[in-house]
Amino acid sequence: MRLQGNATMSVRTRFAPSPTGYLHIGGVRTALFNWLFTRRHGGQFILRIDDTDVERNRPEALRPILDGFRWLGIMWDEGPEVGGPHAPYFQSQRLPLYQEAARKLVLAGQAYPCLATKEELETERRAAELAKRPYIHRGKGRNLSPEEALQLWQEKQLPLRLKVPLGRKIVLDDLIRKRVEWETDLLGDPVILRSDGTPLYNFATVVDDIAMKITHVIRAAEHLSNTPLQILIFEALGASLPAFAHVPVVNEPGSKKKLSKRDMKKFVTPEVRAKLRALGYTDAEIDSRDDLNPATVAYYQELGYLPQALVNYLGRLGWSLDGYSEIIPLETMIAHFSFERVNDAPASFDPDKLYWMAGEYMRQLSVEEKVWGVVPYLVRAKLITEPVDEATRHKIRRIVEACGDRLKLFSDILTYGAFFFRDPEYDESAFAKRVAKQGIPELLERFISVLERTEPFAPENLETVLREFCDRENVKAADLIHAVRVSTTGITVGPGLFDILAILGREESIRRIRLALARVQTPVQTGRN
RNA sequence: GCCCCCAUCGUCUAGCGGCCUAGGACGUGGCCCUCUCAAGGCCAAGACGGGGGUUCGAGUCCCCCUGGGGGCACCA
Repeated sequence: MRLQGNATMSVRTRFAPSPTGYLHIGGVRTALFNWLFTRRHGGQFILRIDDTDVERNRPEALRPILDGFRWLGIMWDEGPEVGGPHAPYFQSQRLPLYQEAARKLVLAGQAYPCLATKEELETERRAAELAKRPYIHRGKGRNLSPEEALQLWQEKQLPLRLKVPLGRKIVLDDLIRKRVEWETDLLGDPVILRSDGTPLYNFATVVDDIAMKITHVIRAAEHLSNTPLQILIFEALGASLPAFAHVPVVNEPGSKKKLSKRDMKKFVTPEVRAKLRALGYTDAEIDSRDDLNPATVAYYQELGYLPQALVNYLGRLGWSLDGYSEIIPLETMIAHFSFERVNDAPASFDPDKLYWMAGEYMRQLSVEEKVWGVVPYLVRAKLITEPVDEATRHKIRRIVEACGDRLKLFSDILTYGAFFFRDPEYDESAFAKRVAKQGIPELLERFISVLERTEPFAPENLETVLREFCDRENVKAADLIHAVRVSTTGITVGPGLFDILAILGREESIRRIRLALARVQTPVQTGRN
C-alpha cells in the first residue's frame, strides 16, 4: 500500500477553481465534498486560484466565485482575501516556485528540455494515428546528462518534459474508486513547463499540493487519468503522496452527459427565461450574462433559493447518509460525511428535487426571516421602496404569513403577492370566466354593500359574512369567491381570499371590485388573450 | 484507435450472499381536503442492461459483452 495521508497530520484539502466568472454547480459540489470532509476531520480547506492559463485569466472573474462560496457558507481557511501561511494562493504569482521545482527535476535527471519542434510532434502524432498506435511521445532529450539538460534549457527557450520511468506500474488506492492501475509505458513524457516558463496544470498542481501540505486530493473523476502523471511528479520531487478521492461527475438533468461548463446557454430554456424576466431581467441582459443559467450557483441565488437547500441538495447528490434521509442538517452532514457512502456512478442534476428541497427549507424559516428575504425582490420589482417603513413591513409580514407554504423561493413573493402593492393586472381568460359572466357583476355589486358594513374586517368574519350572503342569494360560495378573487387580485392563484381581503382592507377591497365592475362595462383592449 | 472509470425505478439513492415479493425520496398519475394555487393525507404505476460462471442460494462475488462517461495538448 502506498501512503494514503498521514493520520497524525491535520487534514488539508483544496479546491482550485479557474477564475471563470461564475461558480459552476458541478464544481461547487466537488468543493462541498472537500469542505465537508475537512470539517468532519477538523482540518483546513484551502482555496487556490488556478490562473496559470493567461487566456482564461480575468481578475474580475474571481469575484463571483468567492461570492458564491460565501453565500453557500462554504468558507475557506486559506486562500484569496483571507491569506494563510502558504500565500500567495494565486498560481500566477507562484511562478518562481514552479521554476525552482523544475530546475530541481532537471538536476535530478527527472526532466529534460524538449528538442522536438511542434512540427515534428505533429508528424509523430499523425503517424501514430495512421498506424492506429497510441501516440506516446518520448523526447530525444531523455538521454541528456543533467548538466547538459540544464544548460540547454537555460540557453534556449525550450519546454520541459518529465522523464517518465519505463516499465513501471502505478498503483493508486483511491478512496472512492478503490484500486486503479496504469502502465507507465503507455504514458508519454508530458510537458511540465512551457517554453515561456509557465507551468502546465499537472505540474503546478503537484508543486502546490506539496508546498501547501495537502493531505487529501478530492476532485472530479475527470481528473483520474491525470493522476498517474501527478503521482510520478510527486515521486520525482521526492514528496510523499496525498490520499486521492475522485468523485463522480455531475450530469446534465435527465442525461448521462457531464454538466459541462461549455454551452451553458442551452440551459436557458423558455421557462428559465420567463423566471428571469419575472425578476426584471431583459432578454438582452439574460443573453449577455454567462453566469445566469441553471448550471451556476448565481442563478439559484438570484431566484431566491435558500443556500442551505442548495448545500443539502448538492451534498445528497452522489452521497447518502442512509437509505431514507433527504433533509439533512449541515451538522449531521459534517458529522457523517465519508467517501464510503459516495456513489461511484455519475449523478444527474435534478432541478425539480432541488426546488422541492428549497420549499422544505423555506418552511423552516420564521416569518421574520422570510420577510427579510423577500424585501429585496419587492424593491427590485419597484413594488416598494427602501427604506421600508414600519407599516409596509407589517403588511409584508401579513402577506408572507398568508402565503404560507406557497413560498418556496423568495422570488415567489412576486407571483403570490405582487398585487398587494399595485392595481390588479387582469388575467383576461380568468376575468371572462369568473367576473364578466351572467349575474356576477350584479352579485358583486350587492356584495360591496355587505363589505361596507362588515365589522370586524377580518378573515374569519369575512368568510362567515360571505357565506351567509351567498346562502341568502342562493348562489354557490365558490362562484362569488372566485369572482372576488379575480376582481381584487387579477389572477387565480394566491393566498386564501379572506386573508387577501383583510390585508387589502375594506376601502381597497371595495375599490378593486369597483375597478373590475367598471371593466365589465367598458372592456379595455389589453392585447392579451 | 488506445488508456481509465462507471452501470438498481425517468431522476437521486438504500442494498456490502439468505432480512428483497428490491426499500425511501423527487417527479408523474389518481383520489381526498378545498375558494384558487401551494401544502398535507391516501393510493398507484415505475428499476437490478445482457450472457456466462462461483455458491445450497446473487441486485450483491468473478469473467465476457453491451451501453454510458472521462482522458490521451506548450487546456484546466
